[in-house]
Amino acid sequence: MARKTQPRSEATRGRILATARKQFAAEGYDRTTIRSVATEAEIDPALVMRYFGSKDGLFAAAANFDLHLPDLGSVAHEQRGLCLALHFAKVWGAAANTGFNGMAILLRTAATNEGARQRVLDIFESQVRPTIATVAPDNADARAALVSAHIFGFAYCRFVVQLPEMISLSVPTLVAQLAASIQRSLDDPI
Amino acid sequence: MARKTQPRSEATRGRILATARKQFAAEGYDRTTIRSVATEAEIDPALVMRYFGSKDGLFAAAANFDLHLPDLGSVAHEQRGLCLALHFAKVWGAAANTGFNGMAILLRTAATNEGARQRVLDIFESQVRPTIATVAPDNADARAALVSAHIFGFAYCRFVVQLPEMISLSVPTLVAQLAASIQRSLDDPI
DNA sequence: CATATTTGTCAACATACGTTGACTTTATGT
DNA sequence: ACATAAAGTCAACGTATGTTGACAAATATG
Repeated sequence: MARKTQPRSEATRGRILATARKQFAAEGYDRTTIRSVATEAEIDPALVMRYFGSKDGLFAAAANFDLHLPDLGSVAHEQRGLCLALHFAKVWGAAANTGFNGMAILLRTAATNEGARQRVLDIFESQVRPTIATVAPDNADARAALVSAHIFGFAYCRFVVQLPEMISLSVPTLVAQLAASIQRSLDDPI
Repeated sequence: MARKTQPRSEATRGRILATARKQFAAEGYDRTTIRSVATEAEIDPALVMRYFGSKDGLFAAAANFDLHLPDLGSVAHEQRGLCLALHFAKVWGAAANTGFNGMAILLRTAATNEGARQRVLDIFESQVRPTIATVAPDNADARAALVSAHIFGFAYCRFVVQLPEMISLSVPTLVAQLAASIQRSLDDPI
């Protein structure tokens, strides 16, 4: 028979995962420790091991999410850059409220952890490249890489370096600039 | 009286510094250890302390370099994006030979180390912003941040993620794409 | 109520790190 | 050749980390 409510452990597991995501995004892989997560989640370090097996297991769970990229096939050619820019602006805005910033997790951890880097490569192959391929006139692989570079560059300056000049850009300005860069990478001859 | 040759210590110090730069660029701050640098440089860990005081001192020396940005004032308006793109393509190409990739050091260490992040902010303020300010029609600060985002984005995909689709771009293609992105950020209304 | 399962805690392990101070070797100056 | 300073080595410290296994508390089940 099915359970009426989730087992108590699910709440704890969720709290550990949320704390881990917060710390991975803010501190990267090495400086996020099983102990620091356990302390902030107010449980014992051994519990983290029980729920996620190892630190790598915890990271795998923390980095397992979807970009939810929009379907560009149903968007007018000249609006696709804007569509992608709006999408990321929305996600990044939500991150400020929910405390879950997947992009920051990837940027920070991929810089020093091989598994995290592979995760980024995997996300590119399985999510970014197919999305761009459906609408790229040619050189789909190269265009997907160029679009990724734009998104990573903006995110790196905002979330990692926290460049004041980038953070203080208004959302419409950021969207317009990112959209124009992406659109050019989709349209221009290569 | 002046020395005829450098003291022996300068050779050792240089070898330590070169090894540290290589490891900081490849592994980031935390995974580059005094011991790993000492092992690769074939000396004792205590010597690193003697020459650089601490790990932070070693990093400060490793991250102390100049971008050697070109003077954009003497470049035609519509060639400035290309000029910057060519400059970074040259530097990055040289990095493959000399083993010193300052951009990779900054990208990897700033992701997890506060001192490194401050170093990036400092380089932006003292080198990037003034260079852009001399030629930006308006919104110089914002344009400098946008140009930085382009450069960081390309570099992050190439050196950190090592995205095959980005690495396999021909140098002329990479230059053309980076140049177009930068030029647009310099010219377009904000 | 008694028992079994789930959930959580505690103490310890092996290992790796930055750093230190005493020591030894090598080169220099007279 | 001998004293002195520079260059390099060695062993140890305190601390932090991932991980483990034994144990205690809480909850569900008969």
